[in-house]
Amino acid sequence: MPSQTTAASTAVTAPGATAAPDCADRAGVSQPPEHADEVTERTRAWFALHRRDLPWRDPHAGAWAVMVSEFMLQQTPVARVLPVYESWVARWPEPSALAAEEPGEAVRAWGRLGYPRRALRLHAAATSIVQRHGGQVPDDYEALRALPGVGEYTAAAIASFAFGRRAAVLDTNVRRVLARVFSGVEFPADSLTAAERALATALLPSAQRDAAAWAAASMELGALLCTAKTPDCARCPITELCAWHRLGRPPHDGPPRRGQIYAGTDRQARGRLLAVLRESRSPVGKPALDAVWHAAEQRERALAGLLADGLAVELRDGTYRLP
DNA sequence: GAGGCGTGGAA
DNA sequence: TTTCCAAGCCT
Repeated sequence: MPSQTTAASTAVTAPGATAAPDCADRAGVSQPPEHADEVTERTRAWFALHRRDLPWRDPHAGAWAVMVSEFMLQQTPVARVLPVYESWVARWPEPSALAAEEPGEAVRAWGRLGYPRRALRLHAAATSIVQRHGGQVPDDYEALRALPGVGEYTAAAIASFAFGRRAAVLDTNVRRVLARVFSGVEFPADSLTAAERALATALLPSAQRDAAAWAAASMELGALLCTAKTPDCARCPITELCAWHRLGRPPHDGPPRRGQIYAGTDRQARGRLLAVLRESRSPVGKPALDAVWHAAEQRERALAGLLADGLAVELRDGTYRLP
């Protein structure tokens, strides 16, 4: 997102608003903004009619399946996640099955989803679940948050989607929706602010069931209609309640976000090297790695990075393989 | 808190 | 073709 320091800070937050439980005593309790109930109710009604039938939303999918999907969906589009998700949960239907494998198997099964450290973290999380939670995905936010690879968003998402808990689920979609509806700006700030947490908490319906439905619905609204580039306001259930729409959809006015380059970067080099390891069942020699990236200095830096991250290991004979 | 970390589809 | 980016996390 482009930087926008005032994005959600202008949100309707009552005196001493906030949300995060850990600072509630300092900031007080926020009141929901005008039309909060209408926003959440209309969005939930729309969701009931238009929700995508994704496999991890199957009531029988289970918490582990939800957790796997959330890891895979971090920065990766649904369409690319689907096939990998299916084979993953079929092969490892519960945390203990994955934990019993070498971490390299997780990296291999991750395929080309990108950010392969997520595969390593999911494996580590499964191991932790076996060791500390009896093999069952924990059902409370704090325990989830303590797992490797589970940050604020993912912990709230699992708590809400898998266990129906009342949690403020603030992903990039929800943040964009809230920025537009309540702050009248096109995009939220670069990073999650206290004001956004306060707003999201104030919006949370009091009934657990409604809160969980709102979490899923607001994400879906951002993913399907209130998109970053071409929002479909004509089909949006809350256009009349949307500050950004009312203002004529003013474009983001902050400094433009620097587009991330990829070609020629260390990231691409790492990707090339790891692909060689992933696709080989046996350890590979240095020449095989040298062959896929010409620039020697960068190649060595990338390899060192993979080793440091635990995505690759060097054997005594100087060959390399997945961990 | 800014920056690093993959990938491939869509506009 | 180039640009932009898609349900973040960690240091």
